[in-house]
Amino acid sequence: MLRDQVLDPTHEELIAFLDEHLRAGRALVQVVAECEVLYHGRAASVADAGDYVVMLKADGSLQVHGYKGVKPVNWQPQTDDLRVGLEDGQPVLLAERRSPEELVRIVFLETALVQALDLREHAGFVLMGSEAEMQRALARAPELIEPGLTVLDRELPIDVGGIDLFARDALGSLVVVELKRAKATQEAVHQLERYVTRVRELTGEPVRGVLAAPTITKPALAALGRAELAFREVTALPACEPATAQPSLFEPP
Amino acid sequence: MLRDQVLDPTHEELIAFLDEHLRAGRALVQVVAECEVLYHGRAASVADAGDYVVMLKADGSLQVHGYKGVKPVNWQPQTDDLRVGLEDGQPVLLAERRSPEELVRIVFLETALVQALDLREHAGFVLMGSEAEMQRALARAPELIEPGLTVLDRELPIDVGGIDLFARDALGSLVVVELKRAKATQEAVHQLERYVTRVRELTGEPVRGVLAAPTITKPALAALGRAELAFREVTALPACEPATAQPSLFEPP
DNA sequence: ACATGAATATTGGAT
DNA sequence: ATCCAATTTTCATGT
Repeated sequence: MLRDQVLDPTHEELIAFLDEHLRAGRALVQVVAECEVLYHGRAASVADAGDYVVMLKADGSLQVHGYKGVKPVNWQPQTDDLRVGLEDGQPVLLAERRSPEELVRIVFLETALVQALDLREHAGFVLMGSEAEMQRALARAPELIEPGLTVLDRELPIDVGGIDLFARDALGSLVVVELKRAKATQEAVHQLERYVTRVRELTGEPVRGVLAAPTITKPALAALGRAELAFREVTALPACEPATAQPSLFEPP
Repeated sequence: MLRDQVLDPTHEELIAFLDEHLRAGRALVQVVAECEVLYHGRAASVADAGDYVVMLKADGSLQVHGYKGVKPVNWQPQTDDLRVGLEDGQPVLLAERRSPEELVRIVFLETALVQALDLREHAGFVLMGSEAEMQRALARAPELIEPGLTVLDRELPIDVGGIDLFARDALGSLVVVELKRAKATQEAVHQLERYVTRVRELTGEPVRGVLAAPTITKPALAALGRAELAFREVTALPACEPATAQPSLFEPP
């Protein structure tokens, strides 16, 4: 998996290494170095000299990680052009992207480590508890929202946006359901309000609005009341014990 | 900067390494290995055996990177508890977080590399072109939005959200300005609509709404017209040549 | 290519 | 702790 590595490379070694393994493609290249990072594109930023981990993946994505946080200090989701060169005797990496026009420029002041890794592509990733899954589940079992509900449509696009679930209740009234997989905020309430108002205008029928989410913020609940809309508690993930509940097999050293 | 590294560690060596360098704190630890990753918390996910780079930062954040993309396959912004142990003879890392209750579980099947890095904290990061900066600039020079405009408030919180810029125009009418640092979408139009409607209710005065952004999508412009709101072109970053315009110093090898 | 909206969003700021 | 809104959001998806 480790294809190649150089510790404390000289400027020339670093450039040669990057040149070889970036050109080859296929490899994930990491540089651990003191460097300066400059970004210019959708915004602009400058990072003074500091220690960073630069990660270049085979798909052309680039990220510069500092000592904290999940989010990189600088990044580029895609690069169309990667160049390595010398500037004032310092190795410089230019990562360019067209559309949008963006540039990340990294000057390596002192490099501790450069390595090329072979990460085979992997498959088999499953995510549970997305809003999409929640929507499917509720479309199949609308009684979880309220008894007697009949789902007419999912992801129904109208001019002011898309309605998550469009339904008719036991008494024949139209119902607009807005789903949130996490805590619902005021924004969700306003979204629902907009749909309900528009559907009333379009159909001339009485329309009820339901916000379905696991929880709701206090201000959002207040706004919901004012707008005469309803909240319904619905969880994205069925409650169950997390994987930690298998202590028998786990032995700390 | 490279504190310690072991290539092709045995299970025992890996556990000992993690135990030492995670306990010590301060270090950024990376494991390159074939592993299985399991997540359970706000959602749930399973990643089958595959090659990944696991990054554990000193602040307790964890991320698992695959062969592509800026976004990790699995992550945890914060961990309150990190444990390493053996399960069925396999090294396992448990990263737990309270509030929200979350768990990432990584089983290392075959480890190619484990390393501990010393990344000194860095200062000196400057970002230009944020919405906050745009707001400051426009508050100082409101004529960039329209002549005769007087800014009354910035980030004015009303019950349905925060108004970016609240102003009065040359004729004495109230103006609500919604700013976007990038292309404005329908969502921004709805936001503005919400504020304008609410301010009209609260004041009883006529209120104009202006969406200020560098560009706007076609559907958003249409929605803006229907709602009788205005668009004003304003750029977040002053136009200038990107750093690439210094070819004289750059010599590709 | 453009537009839309979700996300285990993350992160920072205000209350 | 809670809530809200920006983000170089990224990313998948539909048109």
